[in-house]
Formats: sequence, structure tokens, C-alpha cells
Amino acid sequence: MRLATWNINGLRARLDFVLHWLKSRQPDIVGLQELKIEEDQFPRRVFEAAGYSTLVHSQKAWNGVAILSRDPMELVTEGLPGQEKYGARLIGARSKELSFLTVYCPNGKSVDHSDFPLKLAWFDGLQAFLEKEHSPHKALVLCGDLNLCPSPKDTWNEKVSKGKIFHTPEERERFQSLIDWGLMDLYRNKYPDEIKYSWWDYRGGAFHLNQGLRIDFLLGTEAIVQRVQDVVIDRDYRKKKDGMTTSDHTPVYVDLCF
DNA sequence: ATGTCGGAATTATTCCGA
Repeated sequence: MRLATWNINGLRARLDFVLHWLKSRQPDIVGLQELKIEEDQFPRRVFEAAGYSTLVHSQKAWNGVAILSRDPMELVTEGLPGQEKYGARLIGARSKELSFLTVYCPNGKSVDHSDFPLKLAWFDGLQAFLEKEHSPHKALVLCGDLNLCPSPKDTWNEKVSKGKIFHTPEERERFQSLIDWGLMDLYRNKYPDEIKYSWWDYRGGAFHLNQGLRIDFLLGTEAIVQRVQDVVIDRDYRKKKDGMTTSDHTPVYVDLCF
């Protein structure tokens, strides 16, 4: 079973690209973030024709998350409880094998911006939600764009960026709280010393220079970790395909022996 | 080069967010 996460940066602009990737990689469950589309504009039938059931929690212009699945999943959660006003950023579903949550965490802009404490509060809300509604002793995958670099290995320039947005102790503490609760970073667990990124700025040839960040994650509980075969940061899909423009994020997927 | 995108508001240009 192949599970994936991908911040697509606008579904209308990315639909053909996403379909190309689905056909090529054949994932079973996908968490998508940054749809930037109203729910009633979501191209449900296009995904159904490609073989996927869809669950969507979205809004006009910004944010928006969805779950695509080969087998229909049961919708469990739409929106992070207590944090709904910060946008459509969480959706959760369940299959017979596992619970699957996908999130688009707030960016925060900069440490001195009023969005920064809101970002931290959003993570605190996520932590409280997990503690209340989920168990580290069950099969759970939490994936998405966390908008933070957990360690110096996850950023191209810790020296310059340390203490700045995505690189602060406060954000890293929030990430560590998720780990302490019972989630593992599936990529880092499999590849402790690899330096690979999942996001590169559109500007300044950052992708070509490999000036990236690893901010897109698949986190899993112990029951998931035991089933991991491989974890792939699918860098090839940060490159143009047939003239189609890419997201600034690339997909990340895990193969599980279910 | 504050260098690129996607989307909204408004109608080809500017703004906002990332």
C-alpha cells in the first residue's frame, strides 16, 4: 500500500500535473494540501475517472486539503477543532487498516509577525486533538506540509536561518511534541543521515541550486513504522513535465506492507 | 534583483500570500 502527501499549490493550476503523477506512481491514499479552490469546484469526477474516491475540506483562494483513496474511506474529521477560523487545514479519514490525517499547517510569516503565535497555537491545537481523538497505539498516519524544519539536516542553510521562521526552537518543540506523543518521522527514521528536501522556492533558481527545505512529512505510529518498506521524496515531480508548471513542493510517499 | 508562482479583484494590472 502506497501513501503519499503533496502540497500542490493550487489544484486548478495543477490538475493535469497531479493526474500525471497519479498515473505514474499509483498511490493508494493521497493527502493533498493547498487546493485553493472552493469545495463545490473540486473536480471530484475527474479523480473518480482516474480511480479515486475523494474527501475534501476546502475554501476559496487559500488553504484547502483533500484525501484521494483507491478504496472509499470514512470521513472522520473536517477542520482542526478550535482552529477552524485559521482556514481549511485538516481532514481526517479512516479505512479498515488505518487512520489518515492530512494537514496544511500555518506558515507564520516571520517570528515578529502576529501570525507566528497563531501558528504555534495551531500546533498546540493539533497536539490536543491527537491526544483527545487518537491513540499512539493504533495505526495512524499524519501527513502534510508542516511548514517547519525539525532539525539542521532539514534545511539548506541552518547557519543563516537558525532562529528565523521554520527554524525556531518554538516550532521545533511543537514537532518534538508530536514525536513524543508517539509519531515517528517515517523518512528520517528510514534515512537518519540523508539530506533531502521537499520544497524549493520558485525564485532564484533555488531548485537548481538545491536550496530547499524538508517541510513535508509522513508521520506514523509504531504500527505503521513496523510496516514501512521504503520512503521516497519524489524529487522528479518538482521538475517541469510536458511544459506543465510544478508546485513548489514535491510529493513524498511511503510503501507499507499491508 | 524582493529574482516566481497562484489567485482575487478587476478587466492587463496590482495586490497578497507563500
